[in-house]
Amino acid sequence: MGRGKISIRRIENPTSRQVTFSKRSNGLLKKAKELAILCDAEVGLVIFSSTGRLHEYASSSMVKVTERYNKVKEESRQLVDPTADVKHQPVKAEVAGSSPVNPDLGSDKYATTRL
Amino acid sequence: MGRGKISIRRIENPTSRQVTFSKRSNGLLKKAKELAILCDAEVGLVIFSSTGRLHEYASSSMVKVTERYNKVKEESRQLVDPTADVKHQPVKAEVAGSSPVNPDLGSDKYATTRL
DNA sequence: TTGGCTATCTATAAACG
DNA sequence: TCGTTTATAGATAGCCA
Repeated sequence: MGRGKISIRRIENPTSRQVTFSKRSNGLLKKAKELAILCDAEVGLVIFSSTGRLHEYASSSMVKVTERYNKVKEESRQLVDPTADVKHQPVKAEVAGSSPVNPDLGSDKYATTRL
Repeated sequence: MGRGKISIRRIENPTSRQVTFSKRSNGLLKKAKELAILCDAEVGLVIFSSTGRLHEYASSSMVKVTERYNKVKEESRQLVDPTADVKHQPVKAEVAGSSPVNPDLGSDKYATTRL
């Protein structure tokens, strides 16, 4: 999205990398907020720049997101073969009561195969 | 970015919300990966859909990101007035050795005022 | 640097099949 | 009820003040 196309590989020039980080970091934070609002999702985003600076966003709070994350991970581990490790695939996460508000959630309308 | 402009507010129609979630969620994950690669940043992203599904991305691992996050948060709490609570502002985070590789990091080239 | 300013490239809202 | 296909809105790479 700019004057020229770029390939996704580490930007070697430190100055350019810093500038790009600043721009994209803000863009990512903005998109995270939009997703949370538009889709009523709980989102947690943590970014450390290569210089060590921290940027963050959490629709609720980072602590809540982390706790919910850990809870879901724990549960999913019990559902699959204990010897198999959980990877990047989206996993089921119907943690009753852990999300503040969830209108029209009971109906399982768009249920695809869970797990 | 579509046929029509939309305002950032909760999408009431469950089906539309689900569709938008799917698209934007993927977009956000992709952007998170790009930022991590392009800018050599450490990124952690957790998304729970309104139906409770978990999507995630971590450039290193979610555990590492969380640990680093907590460490930085702890440190920043000691630097500011203990009675003041840390909010959303980016904070300093020069945690030596917590990131696997960080070439040309020692030089404090783009250091703006830290904290 | 440190931010703005477009020209372009992407993401995606609606429309289709 | 979907996955695909466009037409646009939005993000941003390269510049320049």
